[in-house]
Amino acid sequence: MKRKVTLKQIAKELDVSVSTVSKALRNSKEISLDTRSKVQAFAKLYNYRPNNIALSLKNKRTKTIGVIIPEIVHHFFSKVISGIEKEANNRGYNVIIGLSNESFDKEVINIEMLANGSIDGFILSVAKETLLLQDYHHFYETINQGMPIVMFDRVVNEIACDKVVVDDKLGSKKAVAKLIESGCENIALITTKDYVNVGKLRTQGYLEALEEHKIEPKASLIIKAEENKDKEVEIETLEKEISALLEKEKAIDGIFAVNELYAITAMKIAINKGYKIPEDISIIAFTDGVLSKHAIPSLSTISQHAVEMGEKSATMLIDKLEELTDEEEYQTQVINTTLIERDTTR
Amino acid sequence: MKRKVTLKQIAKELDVSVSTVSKALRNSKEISLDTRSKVQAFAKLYNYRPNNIALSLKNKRTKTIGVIIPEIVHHFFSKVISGIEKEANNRGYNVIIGLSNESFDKEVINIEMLANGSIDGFILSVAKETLLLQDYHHFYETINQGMPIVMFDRVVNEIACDKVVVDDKLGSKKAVAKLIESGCENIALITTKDYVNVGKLRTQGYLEALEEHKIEPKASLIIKAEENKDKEVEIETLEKEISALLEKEKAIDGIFAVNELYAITAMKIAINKGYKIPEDISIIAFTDGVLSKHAIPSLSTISQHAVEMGEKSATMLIDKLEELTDEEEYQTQVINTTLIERDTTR
DNA sequence: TGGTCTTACTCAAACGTTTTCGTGTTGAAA
DNA sequence: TTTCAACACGAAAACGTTTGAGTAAGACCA
Repeated sequence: MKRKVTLKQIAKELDVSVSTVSKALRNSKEISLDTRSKVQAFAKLYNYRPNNIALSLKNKRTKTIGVIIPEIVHHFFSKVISGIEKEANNRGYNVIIGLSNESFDKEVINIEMLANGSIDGFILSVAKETLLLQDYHHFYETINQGMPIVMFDRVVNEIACDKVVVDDKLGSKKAVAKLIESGCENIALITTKDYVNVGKLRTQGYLEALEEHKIEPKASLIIKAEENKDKEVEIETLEKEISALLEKEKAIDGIFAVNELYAITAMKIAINKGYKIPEDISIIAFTDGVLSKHAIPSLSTISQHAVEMGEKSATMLIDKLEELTDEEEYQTQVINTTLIERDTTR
Repeated sequence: MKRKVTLKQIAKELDVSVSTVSKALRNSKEISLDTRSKVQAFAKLYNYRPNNIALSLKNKRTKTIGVIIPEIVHHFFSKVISGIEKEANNRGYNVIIGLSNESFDKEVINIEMLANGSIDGFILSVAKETLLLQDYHHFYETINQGMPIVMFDRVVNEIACDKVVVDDKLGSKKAVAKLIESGCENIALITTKDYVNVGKLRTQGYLEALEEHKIEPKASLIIKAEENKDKEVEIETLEKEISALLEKEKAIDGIFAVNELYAITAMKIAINKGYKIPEDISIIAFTDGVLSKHAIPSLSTISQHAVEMGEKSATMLIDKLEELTDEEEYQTQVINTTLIERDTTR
């Protein structure tokens, strides 16, 4: 087992100084051609690679970015990561991942763990618990230490940093408009409680679309699902609510759900009750993932372009790190949504 | 903006030496109680945290592990990562991610990028292209430099390192046995070409199960799908093959597919052709993911316990790093599979 | 008074780099 | 012969930390 070779070892072996070796390897004209080629040959032979840690310490930059997300077993987040990774790699950066599991404490710990020199900046999506507690001290501290943050999707408006978001309201509006234009008149909405920001915005989009088409919104057509750590329980509860809704509101001919799973759940129940999709009821979901694509029938969705979000986030962060953008100037990039028409719409 | 405070700054401020500060913070009895409390108070006030990079350089360990996987937008891999992350975090390690995108070159680049001091060891699942080329020099070099590797799922047998695998053969056998025992007599197999190791093993399990139940395997019931970078194309081609198969082999009453997507595809076609699931045809898929769980009807699957794989991999790697296990001794852990019966089996 | 012990510190090296500033040796121009 | 630039290299500092060795001052004992 041959351990990694260092400048010092090469220097000793070739009977020159460390500085000479370093300069020779960087092809400095300070060093004679003769020595240069000797050193380079030796380095190649022993497969010399500069030690990243030493470089990081010297340069005060790690060329690594930290990503903190609520969960990774999640189509949207893993797509965002793949976008981040792609852009980061292109620009010579590594990506280090921390999972908050939607927990405030884990988010804080992860940030503190990484903020002590391990990384140059953060890309993150805020945990639900943090949004609920509204305790953002860890973000402020990080930014105060001069470490840039880019927030994506779940952002905190009051924090001064770069942000990448999707236009949730407009996306929902597009979806509901599509339903209306294809003939739906009684459109149910399956959303989350209002404290989840994206749920709230998507609900607003729904309402605006109705308004623009002169349709009176009916509170009885709206289900606000209670989120639960235990997804099984959450979905079971929701199933009962949807079932009751379909029993009571026979006129429903369209459903807009704020995520795939809610949409699939609704579709399952509707099919069980004998409705034909999309003839009797059309369905659109926010968030495009594997579930929608491969459901039977396949779900029409609003795509959030997660990969693009990741790429944009990485671009913004790295631009800031490399001082290509003004340090004190923060932007919010809005990523477009796209309606993907599949088999649950007419 | 107050930058991170260092030992040197504290020392200067308090007019003592750097070593005194360092020792005071670690509560060394070498330092007077008086000085200790003064230093500690100051450090707390200025929120001093030791610089990880400097520590890494000094200690020659980064407390970070590198994970290289073929893709991240993939239920199985993201679950494994969540397992790795959980265990790693519990033991004070960070996780840095590299994606190979199934490409040999990207795998090599990622490994080289991380092997130069950024991490203490690797957990990885080999890219398909690497398996095809059978070029493993990058693994050998890494191991040779004294950096431990744990391979999971897609492993290379000839390389001496720790491994974590699922018993693909046994898992398939369980699935096919279940189909036979519930009355299926003509079971189709949808698998991949043999060069994909897991595809091959799962095919073997299918054959063994048939043999043990005295059923003559028929080559005409087996589809070996050609993998394609473009999943759309791959699935379209497969659809045609499955369609043709169902037309030709009317007796088929069971289908075993080596992954979710193949199973879902087969189910879609069967339903379209008017078969009732599971009454006319039972279906089981290898790999348990969201698709299976939320398909309509929900798919019976063989679960691979991905989170457990991740945890085990991390445990093995960290144990080796912390010299809790013999450096020269390598184990292969086999993770059990479980049959999850849902609505596509009787 | 001289010696030893304890206390409470400081020094310096080390981890692996890069880079600035010196410095000794040539060779050539004046 | 002197002067000076060019050349080729080395020494040392710096990044932030830890730690063994060294040291000054005072206390204690004989």
